[in-house]
Amino acid sequence: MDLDARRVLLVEDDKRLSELLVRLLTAESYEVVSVFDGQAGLHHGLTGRWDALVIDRTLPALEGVELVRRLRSRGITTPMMLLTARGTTEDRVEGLDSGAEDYVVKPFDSDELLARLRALLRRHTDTSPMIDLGGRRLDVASRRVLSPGAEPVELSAQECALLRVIAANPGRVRSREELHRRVFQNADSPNAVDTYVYYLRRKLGHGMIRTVRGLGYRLGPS
Amino acid sequence: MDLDARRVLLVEDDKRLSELLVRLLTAESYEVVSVFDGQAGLHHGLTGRWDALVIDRTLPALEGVELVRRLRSRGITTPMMLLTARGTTEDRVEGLDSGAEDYVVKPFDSDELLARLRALLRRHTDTSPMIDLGGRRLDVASRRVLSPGAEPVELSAQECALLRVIAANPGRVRSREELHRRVFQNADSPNAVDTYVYYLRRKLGHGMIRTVRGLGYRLGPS
DNA sequence: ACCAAATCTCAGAGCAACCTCAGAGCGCGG
DNA sequence: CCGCGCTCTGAGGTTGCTCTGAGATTTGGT
Repeated sequence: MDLDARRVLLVEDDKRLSELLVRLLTAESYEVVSVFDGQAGLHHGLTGRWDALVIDRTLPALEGVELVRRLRSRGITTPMMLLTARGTTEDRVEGLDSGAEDYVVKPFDSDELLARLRALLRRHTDTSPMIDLGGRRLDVASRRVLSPGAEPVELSAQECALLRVIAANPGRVRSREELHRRVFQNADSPNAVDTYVYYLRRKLGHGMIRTVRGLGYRLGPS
Repeated sequence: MDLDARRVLLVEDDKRLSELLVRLLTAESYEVVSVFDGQAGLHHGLTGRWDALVIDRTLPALEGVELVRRLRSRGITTPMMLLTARGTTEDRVEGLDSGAEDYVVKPFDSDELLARLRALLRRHTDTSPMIDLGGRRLDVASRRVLSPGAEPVELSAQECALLRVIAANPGRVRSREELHRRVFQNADSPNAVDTYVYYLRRKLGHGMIRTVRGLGYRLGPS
């Protein structure tokens, strides 16, 4: 399997159309995962790592527009494309206002869809938010830490959120209380911060996050 | 009007909530100026003198998160607090990543908001950015001594506290008794001061703290 | 030079802060 | 229903900080 492949999440309940799209995208050497309802789309969108989402507008369990809205409201910045049978101006406006980058009306031309997808990916990678970690970079959108000449490291949602806060101001010490309040608001145990620092260190090595005893953590080493 | 009052800029478009907050803050003897959209917030934030900003997240003219971001990008370091109806982890992370110090979810408890505001102001004013050591600098917040062209030296809590007192007035001699009283309150042995001077010299070299026999210690060669 | 007082040096006990990790709970997909 | 990954909990084990005390070294006075 191509490690460099673009990962596309397809949310489409029409099995025939879904299969067609999977074949089309796979032939263009995208790596496609296909789910069939809005809830599954929400879960994968929140937890998986994606370069783009292709979402049908009419879906069981959770509407396409609503799915886009919820993903956006949870901070997901991955580019999303809506597919729809309806094509009125109002539909388009509503679809795009929900946060989708593009809007394709069925029946669509395969080449056009592929072109739009390429445009989406191109636009996005230009503006992909990267946080500097001193030598390495945190790609918040795909929740990966990229090191020159090494495999990317994938982070869970909480790991990423914690690292984001710590990395926001390199050198500044963040107290456990602050980190807990910002990232683990609905956790009871203040130990959650410690545990996730431990997870991050296990994945990224011990030089990345340094402890300042009695105060908190900061981004190392400098 | 109290000249010592803390000046707070409130940016909140909901007139009822705004008035409530103004009353709440004024009762705590803050000096409050209230504006009702993001553009006005931007203007006042850039031109006025403030001890803290309290900003609603959903605002006409300019979003709260974007307002924070723009103020930060123009070099405004005043502590800022975001108010929001939404409360997911991703929201919080986004809000705080924009540069806000704290994030309060509506509906909020008045006392909690006041407590957080106090914490904000305390933190900000306590953060004495850097103490001059004559060539080097002591960063109290991260407990490090920074030297031009050298690795930072990390200090323990007591080491930092001791150096802070000695460095407060360069050249002035501090007696063991004073240092012991201010830093080693609950230590029985008066030797603790000597020991920590020894630790500091071991980390920072012997030129930094000088002994004045019979009197105490003072900073630097001078 | 010699002595006594002041100061320095450092090993180690005690302890709180911190790290580590197994596992329970949960939501989801197979 | 089971397995899987993510999240959070709680219980040790470990580390590093703090302070003590005692011997070594320096200082200033005679």
